[in-house]
Amino acid sequence: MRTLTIKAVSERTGLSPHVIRVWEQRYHAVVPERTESNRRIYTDAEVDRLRLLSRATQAGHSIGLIASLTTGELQDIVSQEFTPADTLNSPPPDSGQTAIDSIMKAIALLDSSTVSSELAKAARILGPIAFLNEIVNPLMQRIGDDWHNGNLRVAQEHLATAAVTSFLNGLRDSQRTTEEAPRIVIATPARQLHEVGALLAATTAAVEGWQVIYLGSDLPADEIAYAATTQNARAIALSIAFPPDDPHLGHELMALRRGIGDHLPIFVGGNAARNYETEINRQKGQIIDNLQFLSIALSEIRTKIQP
Amino acid sequence: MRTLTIKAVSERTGLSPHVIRVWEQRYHAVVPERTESNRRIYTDAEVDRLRLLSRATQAGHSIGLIASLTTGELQDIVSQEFTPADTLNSPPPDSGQTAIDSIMKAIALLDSSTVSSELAKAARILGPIAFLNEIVNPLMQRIGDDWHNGNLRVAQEHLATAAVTSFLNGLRDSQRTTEEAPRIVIATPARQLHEVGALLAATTAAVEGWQVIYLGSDLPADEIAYAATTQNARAIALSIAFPPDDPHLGHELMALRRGIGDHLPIFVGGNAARNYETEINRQKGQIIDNLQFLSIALSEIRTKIQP
DNA sequence: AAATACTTGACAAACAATAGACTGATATTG
DNA sequence: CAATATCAGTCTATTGTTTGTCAAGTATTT
Repeated sequence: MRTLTIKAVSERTGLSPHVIRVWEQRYHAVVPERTESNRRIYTDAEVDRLRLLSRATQAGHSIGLIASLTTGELQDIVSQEFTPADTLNSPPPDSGQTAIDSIMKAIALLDSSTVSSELAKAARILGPIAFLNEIVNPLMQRIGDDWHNGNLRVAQEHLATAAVTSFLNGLRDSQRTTEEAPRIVIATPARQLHEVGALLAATTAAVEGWQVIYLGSDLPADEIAYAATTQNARAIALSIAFPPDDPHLGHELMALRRGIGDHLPIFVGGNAARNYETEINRQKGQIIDNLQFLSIALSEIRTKIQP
Repeated sequence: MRTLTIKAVSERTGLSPHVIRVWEQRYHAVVPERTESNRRIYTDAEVDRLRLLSRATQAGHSIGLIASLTTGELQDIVSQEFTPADTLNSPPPDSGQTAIDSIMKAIALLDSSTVSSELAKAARILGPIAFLNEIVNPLMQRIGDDWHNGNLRVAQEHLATAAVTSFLNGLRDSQRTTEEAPRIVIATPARQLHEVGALLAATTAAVEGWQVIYLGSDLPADEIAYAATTQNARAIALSIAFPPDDPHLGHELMALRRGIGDHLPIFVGGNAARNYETEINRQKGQIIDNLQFLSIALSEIRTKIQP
């Protein structure tokens, strides 16, 4: 992995290519190797260092002073400023075990700090999108299954949910968006209490660069509509997880559609979404079986509107 | 790490750069090092000292008299000023009020990113303990009031709760604890769905250096007991916020006490805690009216056990 | 041909430093 | 009681520094 161009590094660090070059020229912050034709090529370690520098400067440390510090010292600074959850002493890598297995083990032991640090590690390694799809989603599935089978105590399920919720909140908040980014309202309809699905959708949308207006769980349709219209949202996403047969849900969807006009797309995901297929179709909602579909749908809307 | 600029210090302390300089010039309150080009650069310790000075002057101490005190003496002053008795009598000074006002404004606009950034700013200026007492607690109170009065829409209340929840989760996770720190189990009893109180307690405990085993809301007593006993917890904290007359709660408390033995302290806080005073007393629980009382109670346990 | 990169030099905005004056409170004192 | 002194914070003016951005011209990649 020593083939990253400056553009890729820029996208990964949030720094403009300009700034990356100037930091190199003025402070020797990161001095990458060059190709024969003199182009900069970066390693992952260098990207990490730039990310640390970027964060530290955002926290008010001046670049001219910190550029010469070692990467370890930078890590100290950044972990003091930001949530140290992702820089905590990483416990033994558990060779051979998958991330999910070791998370499940930590859940069984009610060891929430290991749960968070394992999540952070996985997120770091996989990047946010793969992390959501390959770790969080299957993990929540497995927790649900184990809970139904009686393999997991309520306390363990609660702790796991709390830890994952907290981590997803942090991940979502750490995504940076611009003022002009399109907005999406995300919630769980009235009587829907399980919010992890909505949180997954919120994080996905944030990763895609949307401004997320996250309203949590159990929200009446007219409130969702109010948020969407006043905020000029370009999309709405709902998560329906648990009761597979709520007779009110059709009415809620209808009220929502009535409140937002004909053209605002409504995405519906969650384990129980397929149970309400007819109601959703009637309101021109779109069922999302998979977070990747949400990503795709969102980026389509974005390119359609901003050509 | 000696790299903070005066602006960053200003943001962290709430003092204007002007004041910081003038305090240095006139009283040598904090004398930072300089760069080669004569710019001030601060350490975290100096920031802490300035924060203490700021709090002490807000409490009415004259800067000219306290500027020469040691940091330890300042700490004594500040912790004396902000004892529970004091904060009960005098509502939060306008330092907190303006922050709360601007947060409420952002909530009205459904602008969650401003809500989070204002929370972050306040937390940096006040430090975690004062932040919880003077911002988060009154803020949630006010949100609750406004919601009851109909001044706040459900969507706004939900968004605010989601933003605060997310922020508290992050704040809690960012507290460092050691492996040997005592553990506390925090949850909301069965049928208690509002978890903000529990989250406040969790954050407070984490700030006090405890290892928090946070189980979220709506947890049966035997599950709480299971977590407490298997994890060797030194305390349990419960939050009871909403139904002021749940007939089951007495049974839950009894089951909890039975499950954990006679000596493990149970703290009960939240808006509705006083409604269950007799049941709580019967199970040798202790009612906590105020986060500061929780801080005090926790540190007493700690010193008792580890002399 | 279009997109991406590289270097150099220049520039402007934001940020800091200093000195000194000003304002509005609170004491102090004749 | 009024005049004065002190204290604490604010403001201005001026100079200097830091930092991100831009432009122009050239080279490389796709």
